[in-house]
Amino acid sequence: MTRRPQFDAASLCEAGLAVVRREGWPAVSVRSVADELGVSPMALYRLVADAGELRRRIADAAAVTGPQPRHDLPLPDALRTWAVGAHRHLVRHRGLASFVLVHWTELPAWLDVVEHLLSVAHDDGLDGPAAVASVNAVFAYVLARAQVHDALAGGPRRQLAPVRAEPGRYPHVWANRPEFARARTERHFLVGLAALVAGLSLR
Amino acid sequence: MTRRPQFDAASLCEAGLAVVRREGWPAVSVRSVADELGVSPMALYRLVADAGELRRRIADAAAVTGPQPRHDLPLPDALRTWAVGAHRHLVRHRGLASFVLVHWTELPAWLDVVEHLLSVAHDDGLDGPAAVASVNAVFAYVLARAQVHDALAGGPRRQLAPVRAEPGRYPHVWANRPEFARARTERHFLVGLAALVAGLSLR
DNA sequence: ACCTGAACACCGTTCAAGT
DNA sequence: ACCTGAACACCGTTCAAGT
Repeated sequence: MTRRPQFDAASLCEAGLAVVRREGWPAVSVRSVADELGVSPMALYRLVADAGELRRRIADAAAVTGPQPRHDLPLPDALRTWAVGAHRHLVRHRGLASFVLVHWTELPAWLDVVEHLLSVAHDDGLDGPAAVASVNAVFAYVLARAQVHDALAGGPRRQLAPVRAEPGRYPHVWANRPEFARARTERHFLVGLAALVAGLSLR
Repeated sequence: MTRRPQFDAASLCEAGLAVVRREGWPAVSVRSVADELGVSPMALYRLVADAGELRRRIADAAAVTGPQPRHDLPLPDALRTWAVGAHRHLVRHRGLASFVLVHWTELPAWLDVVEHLLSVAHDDGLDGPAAVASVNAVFAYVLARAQVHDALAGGPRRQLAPVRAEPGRYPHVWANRPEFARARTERHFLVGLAALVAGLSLR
């Protein structure tokens, strides 16, 4: 009497990503994903060794549904285009960027992204340490800005609370406080991205 | 019979930072900090409302012991010098960067750092959106690279495990694998930092 | 005023049992 | 082969009690 499994690796990741989109990355746990699948927590251990592997599988699945670097553009454009798309994709999965930046060296699909970025650099005549330095800088920058965006997700209620409580201590932040609103982070992301890519002096 | 407290806010933060340096940021909990102080977990609730506030207080204390932006340098040099010092300080507190990048808008001492960076920009003739964009970009970049450094702390054992398991899937990463070693991250951090600051075209 | 200890709702995980 | 349920060691937190 061998029943077929109620769920496979793909539905496990789907369930996990559903939890992320609805409640954010910190809500991902063995129990919450099991609930999403409608099984008991222990059933997940058929496919993963522990909670860490569960999280890695879900974070990796997010890379598969995200944008891949394009090979039909010159390196600076390929970097910028991927960066904008990846940023958009990451902020749809609140809190994910924080996990990915710490664990990308263990995540196959995120390593695919790095591989493709290096490949574009290679096709463009850039190689070795310079290529790795450039790709790593853009990769880290994108993940970092997604985290900042996540940080501003709490709404203006408790945002910059210390500054609103004590404006005199932070005169420049206070004077520029509209610039720290969440709506401006996309623009600042693009300004910094343009600066970074330009500064890398590719071609 | 009013005893004086066994510990104050300063010793609470000291104990917390001791835990971070010894075991890393994820080890910080109400119970681990209470153990470090030699009191029961509930004793901490005299000074903090909950575990979130405890973590914010400890993360904030780390900014106080770290470098402050210098006002005696031109803006590009001030940014670079602060970035290098902050990066060094962050990697001594494994895992801290990840928390700070998500919570800096609620951390008074980290907001002081942003305030000082904006102040240097102002003294240098840069102001408004351009100043905020530049400061935020450098801030996010430094925190991101510290996280990457933290990510490589596990030793080469499980580093890039998917690449070592399947080299043919990642030809460019494989060919450049020495560049992904932890020892190279400091150099790549500096390359990206120089590019970012140069690209911001300050002055 | 300050601290402790028991208790409860979570979490990850082991293990024995069920089909 | 696949899944469940009880149980245990954690964590944050409430509450009543102790000095």
